[in-house]
Amino acid sequence: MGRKRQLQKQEEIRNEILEVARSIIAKDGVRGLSIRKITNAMDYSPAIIYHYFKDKGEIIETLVNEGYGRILAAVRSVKRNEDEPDTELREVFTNYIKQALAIPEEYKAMMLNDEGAVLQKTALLERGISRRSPTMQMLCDNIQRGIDKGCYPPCDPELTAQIIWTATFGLIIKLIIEKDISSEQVERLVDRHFEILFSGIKVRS
Amino acid sequence: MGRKRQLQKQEEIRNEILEVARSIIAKDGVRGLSIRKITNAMDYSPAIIYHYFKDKGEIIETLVNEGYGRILAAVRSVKRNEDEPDTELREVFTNYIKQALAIPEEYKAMMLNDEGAVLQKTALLERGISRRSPTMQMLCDNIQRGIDKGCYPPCDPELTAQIIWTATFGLIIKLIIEKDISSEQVERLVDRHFEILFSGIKVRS
DNA sequence: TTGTTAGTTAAACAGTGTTTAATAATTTAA
DNA sequence: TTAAATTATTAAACACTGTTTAACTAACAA
Repeated sequence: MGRKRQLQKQEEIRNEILEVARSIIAKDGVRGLSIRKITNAMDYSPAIIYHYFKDKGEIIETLVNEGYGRILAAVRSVKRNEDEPDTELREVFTNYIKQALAIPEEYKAMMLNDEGAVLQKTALLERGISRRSPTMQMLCDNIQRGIDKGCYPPCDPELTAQIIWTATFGLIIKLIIEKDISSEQVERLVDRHFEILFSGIKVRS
Repeated sequence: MGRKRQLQKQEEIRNEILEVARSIIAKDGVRGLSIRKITNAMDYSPAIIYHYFKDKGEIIETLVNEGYGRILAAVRSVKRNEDEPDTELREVFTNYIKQALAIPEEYKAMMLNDEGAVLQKTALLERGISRRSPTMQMLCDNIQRGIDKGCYPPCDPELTAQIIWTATFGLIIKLIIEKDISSEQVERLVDRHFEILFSGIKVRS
């Protein structure tokens, strides 16, 4: 077996670990993930993990970053709407919610430090503490365009973006935690959520 | 030692356990709470816990219920304002935020099932699954009064209450998790939060 | 004093993440 | 092909977790 084959095999096992971890998280949540659950499912010894990952946290971190990527891709897939930045903004958040609800356990881990407060901090530090996240940057740009186009009255775009974001975040977490909500009720909640928020930012105070 | 003294002594130890647990949670969060941490601080053996509580979950549940009580008291302390139900509503949420930020770790545990998804469900089941919580009942009544007084256009009070609540919940969790925010920034966020939400629900669509 | 009860604990069990040292497998070098 | 070196894998242990069992001690009542 040559060098390349070897590295490929390594990658395969690493990916298998991640795949098994993903399925466990989907079933039992991030809290339900354990090294031994992973290795039992793979017919390996627990110690094998530490050949492919620094520790359990690195596995979770990898999946969390995957989640960030998915959500970023979802919001970036919204095509620019020069004439109606407010419509665009709503589409961005609609996609955001949709994607978050598609990976509920990962989303919780991403946002709530579900396994230790380390993750988010290190992630932030790596990107430079107080720099805006790509998603937040998008939102701010969009809101600024909305102001320029006269969709909203003048305001601090970052402050407004943060409020819409935290509000939407709250709704999503509620929808995830309260599992037994009908899809009709979800739609009602999301609609009213946007109705209130978008009316709110359009009011001239 | 008489019977009453004996029961009193029992209560004292129970309360000491809770007190120690509270201080550990304040420092290390609900996740950082462990039976052995409690009993070491009290110079007892770990097994003692199970004479005063069914299990660790019951300790957390007790503190979580305490948190519910505090928050309910805080929102109930707002005096009824017949003429301006919207001002009253804002005061209710202001108090809610203030109290939640006073017990951040407990609030997280209350809302996010920080230690197993059991807590919230059993708590809900005990009160009858789909009955409104006391706080939610307050909000709905208030909003209905606001509609009657002409503060807001007609709407589903429960739906609107849920949206304001989830939005505020999202803001609070963000404020708790991102520990290093100045109090000025907190104030700015809370102000803009209410500005958007209250403008939003007053808009006639 | 005896018997009963309540309070308390040592020890163990099953589970967690992780490390160490030894072993098995495989690739490289001679 | 054989020997050396590297890599992959694991068994076993450590230090934690929550919890249970059986034993023990202390205090009370008869």
